[in-house]
Amino acid sequence: MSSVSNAIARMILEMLEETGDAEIQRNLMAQSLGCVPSQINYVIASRFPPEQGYIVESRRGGGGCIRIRRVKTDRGTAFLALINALGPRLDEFTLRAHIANLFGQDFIDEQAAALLRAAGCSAALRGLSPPVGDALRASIFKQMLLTLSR
Amino acid sequence: MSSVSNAIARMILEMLEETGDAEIQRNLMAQSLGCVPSQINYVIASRFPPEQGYIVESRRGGGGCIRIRRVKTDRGTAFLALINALGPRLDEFTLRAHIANLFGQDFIDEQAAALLRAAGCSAALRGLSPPVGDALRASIFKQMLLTLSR
DNA sequence: TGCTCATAGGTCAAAGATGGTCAAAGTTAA
DNA sequence: TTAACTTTGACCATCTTTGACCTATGAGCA
Repeated sequence: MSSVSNAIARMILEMLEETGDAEIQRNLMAQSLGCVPSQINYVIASRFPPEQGYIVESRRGGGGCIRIRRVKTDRGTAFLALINALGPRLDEFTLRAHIANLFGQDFIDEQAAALLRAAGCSAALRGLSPPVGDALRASIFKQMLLTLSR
Repeated sequence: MSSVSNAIARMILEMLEETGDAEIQRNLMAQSLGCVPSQINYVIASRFPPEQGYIVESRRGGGGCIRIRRVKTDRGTAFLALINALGPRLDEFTLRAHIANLFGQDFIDEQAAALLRAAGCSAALRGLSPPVGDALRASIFKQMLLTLSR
């Protein structure tokens, strides 16, 4: 039951625990473990997904590397819950109430609140009939919440 | 993760932080780092581009040199200037370019960039004909920029 | 003053070095 | 047996390094 993938995952987890982030060179790691380089990608994709709060960045070319971090977030679940609770339409008043709520619970800072309000304000969505505007406001808000959840 | 290019970039950044501008002699620097002179140009082009606010001047011939500076524009002014420069319509690709520019010049942080992208992404504005979607994207972006300028 | 040349820096494309994707083949667990 | 998970490898995208060739500037000399 000790597959190569498990070994890779363990190595990454150890690095994460030690220093808070794991920076690896794909080819080197693959060589030292005797597997193909793309298996590293497989492990990262299957065991360190963004849904679990992992952030993966990489650089190609000479001196390239892969960096894995983890961001702690219970906020993420709150955002996702709100997205699911939202209907297909959203008026500006209700939007502002949601934003105030998120701000009050410290899930977003002042700037994020201001941006969310600006994107959904009537001035930004001017010229649309109420039903269309409300649908779009809901759509935009959800998209932005999704971004914040990651 | 320690390529020659990284070393060059680090040297230039240090000089910038110390004195506000970096003045280098291409051949000398290349020799001291054991690389070809044109690699200096590569690093300058790829890591100190004008989109990120860097100004590069040079003089050839005897006593020639390369000088790199960074211009600091006032945030508020930059946002207002961009709002004025924007037309009535904005496609998603151009939007992303603008956001990348703002981020590159440190006018917005990663979260603000993500929110701006989310609000203007095609998923958020789905179901609209291209001209209407582009108009709305421009409108929303301007409204958010206005918020950021305050 | 005009040449001429040595001394800088500039450009660009090819070669090299990494990492990314995806689908097929192999394994394992229910 | 089947569905999910692993392992591989061929091919792709991006970043870095190198080198041949080009252009601009300053200094010295006729």
